[in-house]
Amino acid sequence: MSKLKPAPTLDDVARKAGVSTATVSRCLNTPDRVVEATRKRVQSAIEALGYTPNFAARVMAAKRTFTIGAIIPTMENAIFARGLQAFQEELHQHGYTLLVSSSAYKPATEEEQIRTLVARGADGLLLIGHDRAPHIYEFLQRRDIPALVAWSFSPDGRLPSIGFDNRAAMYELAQRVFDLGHRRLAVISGITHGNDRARLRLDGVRDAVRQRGLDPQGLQVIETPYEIENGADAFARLMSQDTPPTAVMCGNDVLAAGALLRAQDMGLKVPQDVSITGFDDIELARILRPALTTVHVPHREMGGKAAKALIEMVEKRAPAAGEHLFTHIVERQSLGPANSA
Amino acid sequence: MSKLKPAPTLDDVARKAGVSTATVSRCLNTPDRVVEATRKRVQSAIEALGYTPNFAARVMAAKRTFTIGAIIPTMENAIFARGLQAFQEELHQHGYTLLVSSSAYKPATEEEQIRTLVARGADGLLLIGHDRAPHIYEFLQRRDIPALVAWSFSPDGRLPSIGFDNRAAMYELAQRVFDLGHRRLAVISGITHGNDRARLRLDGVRDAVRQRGLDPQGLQVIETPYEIENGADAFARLMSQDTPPTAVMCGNDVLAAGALLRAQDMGLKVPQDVSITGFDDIELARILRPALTTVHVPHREMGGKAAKALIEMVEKRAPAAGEHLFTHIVERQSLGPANSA
DNA sequence: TTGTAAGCGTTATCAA
DNA sequence: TTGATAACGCTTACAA
Repeated sequence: MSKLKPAPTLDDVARKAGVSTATVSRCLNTPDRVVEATRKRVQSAIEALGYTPNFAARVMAAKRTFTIGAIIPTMENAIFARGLQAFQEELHQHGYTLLVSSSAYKPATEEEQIRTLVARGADGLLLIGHDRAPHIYEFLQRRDIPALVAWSFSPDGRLPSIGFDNRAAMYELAQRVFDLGHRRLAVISGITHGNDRARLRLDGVRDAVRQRGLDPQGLQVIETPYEIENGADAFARLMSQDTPPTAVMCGNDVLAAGALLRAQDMGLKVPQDVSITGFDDIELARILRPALTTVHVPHREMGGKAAKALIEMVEKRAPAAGEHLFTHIVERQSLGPANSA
Repeated sequence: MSKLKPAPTLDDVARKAGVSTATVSRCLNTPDRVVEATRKRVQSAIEALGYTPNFAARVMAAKRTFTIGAIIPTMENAIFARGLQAFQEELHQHGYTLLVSSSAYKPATEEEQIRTLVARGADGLLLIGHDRAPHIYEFLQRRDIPALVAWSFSPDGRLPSIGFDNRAAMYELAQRVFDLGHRRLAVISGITHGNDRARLRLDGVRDAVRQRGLDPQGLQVIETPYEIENGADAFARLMSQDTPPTAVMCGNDVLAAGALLRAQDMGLKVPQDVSITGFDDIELARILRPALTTVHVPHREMGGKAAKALIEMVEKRAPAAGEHLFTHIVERQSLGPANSA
């Protein structure tokens, strides 16, 4: 049996430096309340012992963790990674640590993760989108945990949000599609259940359809999880009909990439034979040929601002004002005029 | 001012159920040591109060966090996401929680993350690759923190590892390239500094070059961070020379995707004009046209086994035996015979 | 099967 | 400026 090597404690440091534990604690947390000489002595004791504060003990005593939790739908899609990166950088600047977990787009999993993070003492929570069971909001409220929603702005959500208007963004893109003469549109959407971003994007298309005096019932929609292959398969299904659409609007760039690549396989020229649009403007959108016409989302800006707002909520214990960020259409080559045939 | 609502404690539950705190604790941790009737009473008290155990307090008392930390190079690349998903699922099954952070491929950041995770009481650590400063290994050893390396198997690393032989895998693929008649190879590699996976893959190609009696000095290599666009740019540089390579081997699929897409832009037919290979076999590899010939890595198997091994290390306090996983070449269309021209 | 009570390593209040 | 000391909420011998 190897001997156990318990980590050195505040007490060890205090003894070695010939001071009380309170003084050591002060050296760590409010160094300006300790005289130079003492501080130095403590400092070297800390280094000699290789002391690191025990996180759990600190949390218990201070009732603060300096930890922010974030629950994202998936780690497998770069969309969230980028925004979260900015989020975490900003947190780090303010001395906070980020705890991430992913819900795999499952509401039940998300709820479990929320409880876990709260039990672990997260000082605040970042959530994606507004769609979740009311009792979760009540739980958060009862526990008095500051929480903020990102990726979807809504002035009247239960929680303040920093994000963009998914519906308006997609509406604008659909208008552009109509302007180019398209009339037979189809949508490859993400799963809308429990996902307001997906639902609102779809609603945006429907708004435009109605606005043009067309029948929203006539709009073909395939819902499928956000994976390249699913986009490809949905596209194939759409295009193998008697009167295929002239434009396929996709719920995000991943789905659109699948559609685009499958179009190649099917010998369809984009945008001559069919137009394809995406959403998010990830790296892939720029590199595909034809490059993807899509909606640019300010992921990094969103992450950074979300961090600032959440820290504000945590430290001031005040509800944050939400913030409406703007998206814009990036016109590239995958969207063209409708084939007049 | 709103009234503070402190979270209910074990004590609250005990009082409400008319038992001692010890009994409530047992209901939570060793339910079989409590009689049915009592357990039920406690259970409903817990529900009525909406009690959740305080993590920090539990950690302090039990000296276990049931938390495993993992530090990966990046969240922005799906390669790690998939393996980590399996890792986390397996951990979850055993009641452990995963704490992930990313180092952005920076050794200094990785070290900081390791210290943070240890301070937070991680029961064990998953690290990617073997390349790191010796004092980090010493720190881990002093603190007696079980740690395991994944994504790179090496029988004589400082830490046990579960992964594959990056060098042998790439060697095998290079041999296949040579078998197809290629003689002018080039490599688009990831940055090798501090990244043994990247370095070993490159070494694998060099081994094959030497084995064929060719001069390894003659092998053209571009090192660049793993991003689609970097792959594209490196490819363009490679192909705009007087005597361009007939085959470009890429350090991973992301780089290869960039190369492939740029080839299209340049009007080069793959594999007729130039062959391209990848590494990892991510989703994108299958969907690209031509589909990518690459090395399949058992990410999910690796994640699952790493979790099992690490839990074993944590619970038995015994060093785990590493495990050598196997990769295999997936032949698709991006690699063809050398153009005899 | 259940209860009592002693820690666990900090922070923070109050005195000195 | 520093030192005692009481929390913090839980687990776990040990006792009953």
